[in-house]
Amino acid sequence: MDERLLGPPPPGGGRGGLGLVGGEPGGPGEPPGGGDPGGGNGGVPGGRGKQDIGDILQQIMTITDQSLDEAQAKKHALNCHRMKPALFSVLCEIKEKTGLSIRSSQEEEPVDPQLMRLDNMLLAEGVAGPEKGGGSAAAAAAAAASGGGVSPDNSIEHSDYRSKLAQIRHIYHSELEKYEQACNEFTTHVMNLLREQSRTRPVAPKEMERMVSIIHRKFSAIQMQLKQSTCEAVMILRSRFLDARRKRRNFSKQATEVLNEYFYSHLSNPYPSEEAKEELAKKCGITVSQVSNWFGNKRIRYKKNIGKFQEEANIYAVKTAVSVTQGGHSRTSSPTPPSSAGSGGSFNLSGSGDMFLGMPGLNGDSYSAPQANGGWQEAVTPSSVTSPTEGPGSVHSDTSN
DNA sequence: GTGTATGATTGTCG
DNA sequence: CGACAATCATACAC
Repeated sequence: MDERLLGPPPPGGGRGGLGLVGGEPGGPGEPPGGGDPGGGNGGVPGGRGKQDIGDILQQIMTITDQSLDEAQAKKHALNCHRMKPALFSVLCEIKEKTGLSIRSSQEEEPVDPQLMRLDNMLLAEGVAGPEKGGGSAAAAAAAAASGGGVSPDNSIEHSDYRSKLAQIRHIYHSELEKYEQACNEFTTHVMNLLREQSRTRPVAPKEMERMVSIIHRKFSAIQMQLKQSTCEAVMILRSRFLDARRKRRNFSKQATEVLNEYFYSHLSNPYPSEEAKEELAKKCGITVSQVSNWFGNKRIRYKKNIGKFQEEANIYAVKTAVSVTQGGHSRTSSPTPPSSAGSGGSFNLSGSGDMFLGMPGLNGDSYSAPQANGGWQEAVTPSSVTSPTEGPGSVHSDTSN
């Protein structure tokens, strides 16, 4: 028991002192065999001792109601009181009895899974942990995850994102530091308090440890709140800055041009192969999945309203014709195209033409959607679109780029 | 402010 | 897994 106690051991030895009161007849809560067996008639006459203890207890009970100076004086008086060792022993005794319950109520502090999740997320987002370019890695990862953004213009958004993230990071760290400092200060304060109190009452080291761990737990609960709100902030930031759906940008005119050229020149089978998609993606400065999206949207919207796209189809058909013509072939049809974007000229893809209606096996140009293909041809009969003929040239010719 | 265009997402199907 | 169809959410033109 004694090793649990801190502070000055009662002069004269714990047990010796205890004997003074332990022998009090009818003393409630006396531990079986705890007191000095022969202490019943100790040196102090029963009545006098009783009153002394009563006085001391009374003083202790009222000490919190008094002013600081008054209390200080009382405390000093108590410390010097001749009965103090005895009182201390009694307290030790009581403490030992209640110690068990204290011991059982503490311990085991499993790592909170939620806290771990928060920590991991903050780490992944580049908010916690070592600075890695203000979380640019996270931004890039997020951008990649959202399937978007090779386009040059979102680098601006990313820098904006990064600066906002850095802001969050900064706030997070400064708050964290504040909490830690407050925690340390508070812990020190409580420890001092306990040390001070250990002069008048038994305070076990374990008890102090327990107090410290309680304080830490409380503060870590606060920290968890901070982490949680930081996570929320990051999520909001992310959804605002990196959700491609929110920040939709139309493709550049040239990119649309390229895609349309391919689409209309393969109108009978507008299903670019994987290689073709990559090629188109490269040409347009977009991702392959964006190319897929574009073709998906285009096919559906074309099929839904062919009439509306007729003009566009003609334009691109002519464009393709022109580009083929430049290659040496001559072909006349429909009104002259705006030709504003002669870009097609340098673009091999455009030369492929749409001639493999019904003979898919012949060229390398994919037949990637067998299920949709039949439906596509039945539903879509490009009436006025004049395919500029020629060559199963197709996409693959350009893969060297 | 409104209507349309358009890129992206979601759910379903084969 | 790719295509389709419906839908969402934003960009853009008026």
